[in-house]
Amino acid sequence: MAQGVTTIKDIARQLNVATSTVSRALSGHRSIGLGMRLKVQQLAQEMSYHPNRNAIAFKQRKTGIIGLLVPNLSEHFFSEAISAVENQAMQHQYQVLIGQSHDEEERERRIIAAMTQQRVDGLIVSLAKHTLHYDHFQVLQHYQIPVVFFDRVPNIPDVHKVHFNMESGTKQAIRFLLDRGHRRIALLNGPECMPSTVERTQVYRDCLSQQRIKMDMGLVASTDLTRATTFHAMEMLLAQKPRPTAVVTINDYVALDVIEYIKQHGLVLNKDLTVISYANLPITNYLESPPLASVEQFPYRQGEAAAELLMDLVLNKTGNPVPHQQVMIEGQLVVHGKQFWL
Amino acid sequence: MAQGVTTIKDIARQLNVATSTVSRALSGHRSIGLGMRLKVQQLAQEMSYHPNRNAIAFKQRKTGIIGLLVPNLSEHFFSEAISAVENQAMQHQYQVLIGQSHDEEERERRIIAAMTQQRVDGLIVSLAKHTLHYDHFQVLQHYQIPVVFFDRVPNIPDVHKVHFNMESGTKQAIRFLLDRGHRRIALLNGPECMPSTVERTQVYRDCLSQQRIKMDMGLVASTDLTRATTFHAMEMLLAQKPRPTAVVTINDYVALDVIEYIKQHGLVLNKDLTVISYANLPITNYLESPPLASVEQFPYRQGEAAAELLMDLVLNKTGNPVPHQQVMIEGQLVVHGKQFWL
DNA sequence: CTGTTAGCGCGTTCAT
DNA sequence: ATGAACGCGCTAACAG
Repeated sequence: MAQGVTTIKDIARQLNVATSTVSRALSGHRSIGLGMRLKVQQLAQEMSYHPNRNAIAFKQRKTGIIGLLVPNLSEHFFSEAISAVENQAMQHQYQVLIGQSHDEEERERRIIAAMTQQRVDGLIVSLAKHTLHYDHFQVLQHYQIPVVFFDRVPNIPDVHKVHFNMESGTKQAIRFLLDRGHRRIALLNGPECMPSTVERTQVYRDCLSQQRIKMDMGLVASTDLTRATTFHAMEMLLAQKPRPTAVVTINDYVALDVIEYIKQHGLVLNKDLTVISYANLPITNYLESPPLASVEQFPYRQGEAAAELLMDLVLNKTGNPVPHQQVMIEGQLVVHGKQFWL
Repeated sequence: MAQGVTTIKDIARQLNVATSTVSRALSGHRSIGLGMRLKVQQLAQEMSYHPNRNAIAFKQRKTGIIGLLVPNLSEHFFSEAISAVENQAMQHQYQVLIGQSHDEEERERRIIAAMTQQRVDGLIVSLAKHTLHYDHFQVLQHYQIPVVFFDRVPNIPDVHKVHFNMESGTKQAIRFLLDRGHRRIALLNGPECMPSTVERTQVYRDCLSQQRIKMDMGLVASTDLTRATTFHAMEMLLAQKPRPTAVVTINDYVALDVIEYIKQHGLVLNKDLTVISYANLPITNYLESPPLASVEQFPYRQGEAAAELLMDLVLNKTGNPVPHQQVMIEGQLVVHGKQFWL
């Protein structure tokens, strides 16, 4: 027993029975006598037998593993989602293999290849921020590995996806500002290659035109989420005449940079310039200078929904192809505590 | 090609060679002719062949996977560490399987069993907060799966562990307070079953006695990290005569609760009661009411060190047993921005 | 340089 | 109610 790890063969030999008997006894096959079943189970326990799931996976062509590919494991938004995915997977006796692309397409490609070779039963993906071509996802189709995109989803049809409802979320933010009298509302958006960026601008445009406000493209800027480009964009936005009185930023990280910029330039936050962002940090309640409000995006729910959908696909025993699903998670505008300037 | 997934057998058949030739050609075995190698590699590409790592793992008894078990995937401290582990693993062509115990010993047990059955090549573990018995780790030894404990480590010898240097970290905090004249310093510690709790108290005691200050056990309290018990502990601490002028809390979550308690009771933070904590949130720089200082614990470095150590063990080809390592990560006291009351 | 063969651990026929 | 035999995809002897 010390020369290696216990297998059903070892148990069979000890008991002078066939391996198939052991196999059946362990999996509770009804054709095995009670006495035999008990003997086998007890010996298995004693020899601390743990079935080799690897061998089983190999034979059954089911690994019991799903993959999870996100840009960055340490970002709060994603780590919440990951937690949800793990919880959901565990309920189905599944395990989760992780990978982070660091927003590099090349790394994304390598991880997808690795997941494929590992033969994961399914994959949840949030795209790298500049991913434009989806050809590296072809392999997954070839290997019949179902994919659920989540949060950062591709703008192509015929894929399963779970994402934030940009339309209702953005409407809440813009209308909130309009209701408070703002007419010069700036939009500090993300990289233009991201579908969500395009949609955010679209909704912004619609909200304004509904109020018969003509859209000023000088009030729309992009950042690649780095501080430098955010500062640059702010410079541009604040140079517009008349100056915007509010700005909607793509996320909390950018909002923090914007707030920093505002302070550096002697402006008063939420008085001279009101800031609203899309929440992806857990901190807004404790901030010294928070945005006036944030659109909560419920990362846990998103991860949960993605995992539920994926598990449905993975466990789908009918073999019938499942129509492509698109789940939208509703955002919710949260107004933060201290509102000195209202 | 549509009836399934490409295997070396398919490639071999197409080329009228043996599977072993294909296998060798693909793995760059030198005994294969250049022409053959190229032909094989090209065809593999065309058939979008991806080696079945599952089958390889099965044969080689090496999965190329390491497990990572932490209490909670979404806590900032752990998600930083996870990111480090994934980065480190990827450099070695390894993948990471995750599990969260939610601080429940039973769940911890189940995940360890699952990891064992998956035959991970190694495991990084941060213990559930009340785990006292380590018998569920025995299996790993039986299966020769190396384990590196990290952050929440067991207080037994003969294990590999990476953790924060409690002694130097705590000394920095206490001495900082002593230097500023505090003599009634409270300690709001964690559950007493955690080794780090015991050590923290020990260091606290030593620092005080070095200054010839007699230790008052009324100034030491425990919390199980929930708000309720934290409040309860605070009540007790503030009832002491004379009242403490400073409190060292086990982490930022508890510190936030303490700060909340202070406000509710009409005290002025860092004036009536100075708060220092051990950092595990990324937010202290942005807080409206931050602790006066935090002992930074560098979760990324801890995860990195744990992964490096584990990879050493996993890749250790000598077969010689490696002596048990204990890596300590030095903390660093960080004093926060606004210090009105100094 | 390349082919043949065996076997990793397991579930699953097909026998008995 | 149990046993014998097979094969999943791949690598590694061993043979030429």
